Parts: sequence; C-alpha cells; structure tokens
Amino acid sequence: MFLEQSGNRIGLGKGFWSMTINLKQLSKLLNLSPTTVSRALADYPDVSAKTRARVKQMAIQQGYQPNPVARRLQKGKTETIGIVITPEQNYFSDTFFIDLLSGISNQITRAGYELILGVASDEEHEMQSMRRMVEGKRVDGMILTLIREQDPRVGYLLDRDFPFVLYGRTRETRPYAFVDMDGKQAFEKACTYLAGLGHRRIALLNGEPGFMFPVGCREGYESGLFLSGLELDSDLIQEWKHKDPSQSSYRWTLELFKNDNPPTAILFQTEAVNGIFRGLDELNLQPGKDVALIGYDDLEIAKIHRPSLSVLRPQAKEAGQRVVNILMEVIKGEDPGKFQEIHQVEMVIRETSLPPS
Amino acid sequence: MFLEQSGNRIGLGKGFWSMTINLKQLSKLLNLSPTTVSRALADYPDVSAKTRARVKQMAIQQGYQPNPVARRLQKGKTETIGIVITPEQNYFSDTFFIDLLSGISNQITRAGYELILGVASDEEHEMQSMRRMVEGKRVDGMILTLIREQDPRVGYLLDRDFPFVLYGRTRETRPYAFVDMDGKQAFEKACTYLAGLGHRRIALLNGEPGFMFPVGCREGYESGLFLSGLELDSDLIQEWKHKDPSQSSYRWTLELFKNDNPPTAILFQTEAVNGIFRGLDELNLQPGKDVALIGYDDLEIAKIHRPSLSVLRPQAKEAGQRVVNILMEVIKGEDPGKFQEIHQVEMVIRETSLPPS
DNA sequence: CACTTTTCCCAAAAGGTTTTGGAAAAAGGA
DNA sequence: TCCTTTTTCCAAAACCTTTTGGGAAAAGTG
Repeated sequence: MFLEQSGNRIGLGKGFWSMTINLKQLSKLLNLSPTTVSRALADYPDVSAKTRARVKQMAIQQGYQPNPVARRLQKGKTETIGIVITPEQNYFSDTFFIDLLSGISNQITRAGYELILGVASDEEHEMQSMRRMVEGKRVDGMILTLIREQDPRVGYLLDRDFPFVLYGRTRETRPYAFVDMDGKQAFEKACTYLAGLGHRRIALLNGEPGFMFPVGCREGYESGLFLSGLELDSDLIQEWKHKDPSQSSYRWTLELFKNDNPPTAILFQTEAVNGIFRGLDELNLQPGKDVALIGYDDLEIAKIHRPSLSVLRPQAKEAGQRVVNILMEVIKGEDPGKFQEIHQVEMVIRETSLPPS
Repeated sequence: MFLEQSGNRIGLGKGFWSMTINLKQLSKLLNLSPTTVSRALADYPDVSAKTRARVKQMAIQQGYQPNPVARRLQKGKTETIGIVITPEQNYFSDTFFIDLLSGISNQITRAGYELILGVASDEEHEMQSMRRMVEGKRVDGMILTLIREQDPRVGYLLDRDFPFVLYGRTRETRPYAFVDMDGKQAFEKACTYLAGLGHRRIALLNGEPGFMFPVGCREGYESGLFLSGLELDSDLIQEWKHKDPSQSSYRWTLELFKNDNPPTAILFQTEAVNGIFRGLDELNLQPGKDVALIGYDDLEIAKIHRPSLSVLRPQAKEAGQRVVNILMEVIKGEDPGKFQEIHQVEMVIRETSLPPS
C-alpha cells in the first residue's frame, strides 16, 4: 500500500507561496466568489455588512494576505520605491543618513510599499543602478540623495516623466519635487550668532564642490557676514574632500593659522571635526576656548568630543518621511512642481561656541 | 473636427508600464507568437538560430525588458531578498556595515534579484518587519545580521523552513547556513602578538553582551592568554554598550588604570576608540606608547587617529557576496547545513601596537 | 515513396489578484 | 399586483509572463 504523502506544506505548489492560503481557497471556504471576497476585504460598498464581517474574520483566522506580486501585476504598479546610495562618494556619516533612511523606510512601509536599495561605487554605477530600476519597471518612483549641481539623474528622470523626489536641490529649470534643508539659513544663523558673540574672523570649511548643498552653505555664510557688518576674506574659505575628511581638514586647519590674522571661529561639516581637532591640538589651540566651532550635522562624534561640539542639526528623519509622502503624491499624478519644501535647521549650542577670548 | 490625441506615452495604459513595449507587442512586430519570442530570448534550443538572432536584435532595438512582476507571478518567485537593519541597536560603523551591504547588493543585482530594506528601531519592530516580508510573500529569502545569542528570528525562520543566511552565528542546534568572521582566531592572534611583544597585562573591552560575536572574541582572548602563558584577570575584562560607545569605554578606561597593576595593552571594538583615547588622554597616557591598542574592525576613525590604530580587519564585502551566493543555493533547495563558513580576519599593524615601554 | 525523426513554431493554460459589466434577488412604490 | 430601484453577488476579463503539450513542416532513413 502506498499512501500519497503531501509533505508538510499546504498545497506543495512551486515556490514558497504554497505556504499560505490564497484568494480562491479562501473564497471556497466561505462559499463566495473570489470577486466578493476581494471586494469585501477592500471595503467596497456593494457587499453587505454581514458578509463583509464574515469574510474579514475568516481572512484573519486563515492568515490570508493577498499575494503582492499578483496585485502588482493587476494594478499595474510595483508598489516599490527605489533608492541608490553611493557610500564611497561621501563619508557615510552614521546618524545623519541613517535617520533619513529610517524616515523613508517607515513611511514606505506604512503605505504598504517596499523600498529597494541599490549600492553603487561611483557616479556611473549609480546611474546604471537607477536605470535598471526605472527601465526594468522595478519601481514606481525614485528617491535621490547627495545631489550634484549638475545632476544627470534629474534630467534623465524628467525626460521620462518618471516620478521622483530629491533630498536636496540641483540646477534645473524644469519643475521637480524636492525636500531640502535650509543650509543657507542655517549658516547665516550660525554666522550671525558667532558675530554676536564678538567674533570678527569667521572661517568656513565648506562641503565638496560639485555637490549642491555647499552652495547654500556658502550663501548663508556670506549673508551672515554681511548682516553682521563683517568683510568676506577668501583666505578664510576652503572646500574639502569627502573622500578624505580628516586629512584635508587637518591640513587646512594648520594652513589657516599661518595667516597673520587667524580666525577665532570656524564653521564646517561635522564630518571634518576629527581633522580640525587634531590640527588645533597640534597648534596648541583649545577648541571652544581659543577657537569657536560650529559643525553642520549632529553626528555621534559631535557629542563624543570634549568639549562637545555645537552644531546645526537638520531633522533628517522628518525630511525622509516628507520625501516619501511627496513621492506618493507625485506617483498619483500630482504636479511635482507643487512640492518644493525647504526645512529649517535648528542650532544646538554646546561647548564650542564661546565668545572670543 | 476632433482628433483623438494619444499623449506622448506608448499605449497610455494604466501605470507607467505603458512606457515600454511588452512581449505581445514585440511578438507582433516580429510576426511570431509570444511563446517563440519568450523562448528565443531565454535561449531555448527549440527555436532556430536565425529567428533567435532576429528576436534578440529586435528586442534590443525596441528596448524590450520582460516585466519582472509578471515573470515573478508566473515563476512563483519574488526574485527578492530581504534584510532588516536596526541602526539604533548598534553604533552603525561607517565602513564596516556599508562594505557588507555593498557586497550583498552587488551580488544580488548580478543574480537579477532585488534587495529590499527594512529599517527597525528595536528588536520588536525588527521581527515585525521580517514577518511582513516573509508572511506577506514579499521575499524569497532573508539575510540576518547583528545576531544575538538567543535569536528568535532564527527559530522563526527555521520553523517555517524559510530560506535565510546569517552573517554571524547563534545558539541553535538545528542546522542553518551562515557566514561568520573568525573573531576567536582574530583575538587570539592579536593577543599572542601583543604577548610576543612583551605585554603581560592585556585588557579586553568586549562587545555588548547578548550578541553572539563577543563570545568568540572572548574565547580568542582567553585562548591567546593561555597560549602565551598569561593569567586571566577578570579585572581586565569589561563589556560595553553599543548605544553609548564613547561614554562606557571612557569610564571603563579610567577605571582600568586605578588598578594596582594596570594593563599595558587593550583589545577592543574599534567603535570604542574615541572613548579610550579620551580616557588615556585624561590619564596622561600616550596611546601606542604607554598603552598598546588593537581594535576590531578597520573603520575610518582607525586611520584618522594619531597615532593610527592597529586593527583586526574583517573582509566585509567578500562576506556579503558569500552570504548572497549561499542564500541563492538555499533558495534553490540545497541543504542549509552544508553552508557554514568562517572567514579569517587579518591583522593590520599600524602605530598603536608597540612593545611595552 | 513511405515512414520516422528532427526541427521549428504556437495555442492555451497557469500564476493570483482586481476590475468590469452585469444579473438575480430583495425592497420599495403605485 | 406590477414596475422600479436598491442591494448583493458573481462570471469573465485583464495584467504579462513562462511553461505545457502538442502539431506542422522539413529532414533523414530504408
């Protein structure tokens, strides 16, 4: 006698989908058509309250969840958002990007969507990874970060009328959706604050040229100087390389104090803090006491250093959530030009922003 | 007269899939059946070389790419791998995790799969995010990182016979697939190296208890001491908290040197380096000179500090690639127990591993 | 030539869902 | 009672691909 064994999975179909019940099986269990069950679960008004309740209860009891792949095929949507990160392009600062990603991920999950991640080593692979997502019909929309002044990704997506949202801005005349931090206002605030304390020589170590965000920072810095009646001195300004955060800031710090009239305060991206501290240490200057410091981004290292670093703190998590909400609207067909948000940046005063001694 | 306008998208169907040609349209263009076109593209032998060439050429010319959602439905696979990260659970060290992710992502793309990312704030949400992926039929397999000694995720997946691979190990008797770094061998090597230099008092600041990897580190440390004929002194061992990397290591460092017989060398997770340097600085001890230091993980900060930190360097990228390759095998139905890899960790000697002064 | 084998192609089914376009039954109105 | 409206349900189509199970034509064999 041979008994047909059926294994320990329901149905034993191909793949693992056989593990769970599907719509047809569920409808059979309820003596209803798949149509009615589907509509009951989606709260259509043309199914009676009684059967709706019955359906929902059974669905829960059986642990039914509609197969997302089948739904996507029918709906003509992937229910998926894509993002490509390029960790080697910038120093992937712990908390900041993770906060952004965290906000993005939470909101995407809430919408029942999926976040697919690409990791690229350079600009070329970044574009390649994005094209695979877009042209391969793998996503409904893209999120772009680390935006450059001239960013081919933006033109590419605009040409194709493909939904996307920038975290940041770029030089592009056509309307597009973005969420950006108000780097200008932030640096202006920091600059006038320091000037208000009595600082007259304020230096700026700005972000890497080519990217868009240092542009705003510079604008804010210059505007802050102007509002405080201070002169712009190009000797006090430098741009640094993400790739080499400590070396370039370290060298520049040494350079800076060879000046006849050295600064009493420095504004910079927090990633550069190690190099600056090291440079000051070598010059026997006390951070905070001899030279006031304010960093942009509230990273872990800001709180770790002694004295603790005063910072400008962009709210990355909130921004990430907004990016997703906006992207959902754009996917629905809303005009992207309507969604251009600039978020304020708060200043956190810690121990490195004292008046000049 | 009204002319029907058709917009600038081909087909104007719902969603954005209408932007590109599909199999039916392509087959019409070729005067072939969809079957033949599909099989030609998949290199089936039952389509003549001539038509295969013709099909492929036209496919390229038209930029045809099979709709992945439809293929997934037919194939009964999602062609997707899931991973859930919990950035707040540990200090997300820049290069290390990014390297792992980079290796994972590259290999997944190469296989034509997708990586979907969940970001969770704690263990509960981590489990929730994973269950959504697994029970929602959103992935074919899971990659698990940051493994705990007792890890409910592993039991959950084993119970369901769901494909997964661990980066790390856990306490579990049933066979499962993993790729792990040989933390034991690494710490043993570092310990015997320091002992070989003449150090007799070697301290260990180990990873956070509850996670699995500090277990191996401790074993290696103890074994290294034993092999070098040194005594184990529990005063020299401490566990620290990821959540608070600088504070706990800083305090412990101060504590450590109140000892009558203080250490001349310390082994630790590189994340803790800032706190240790700060502590040594406060005690007027020169890192590298007065106290030898070797960190586990070759993070950016290791190279930034002066003196630069000697480290144990796990090859995260390679490990990430192996994790994916193994997961693909497990998904195909291979026995997970066959895939248990322990990777060697190399030691990089820089400036903080001198003989005792 | 008659038969078998090989080559080359295709119609139809399947995968699981949602939506379309009714249809039957019940309720309401005269 | 008869007609209209509302309520409640469902069969079939559609989404796009791959696979199944042939079938017709061409080539090979005696």
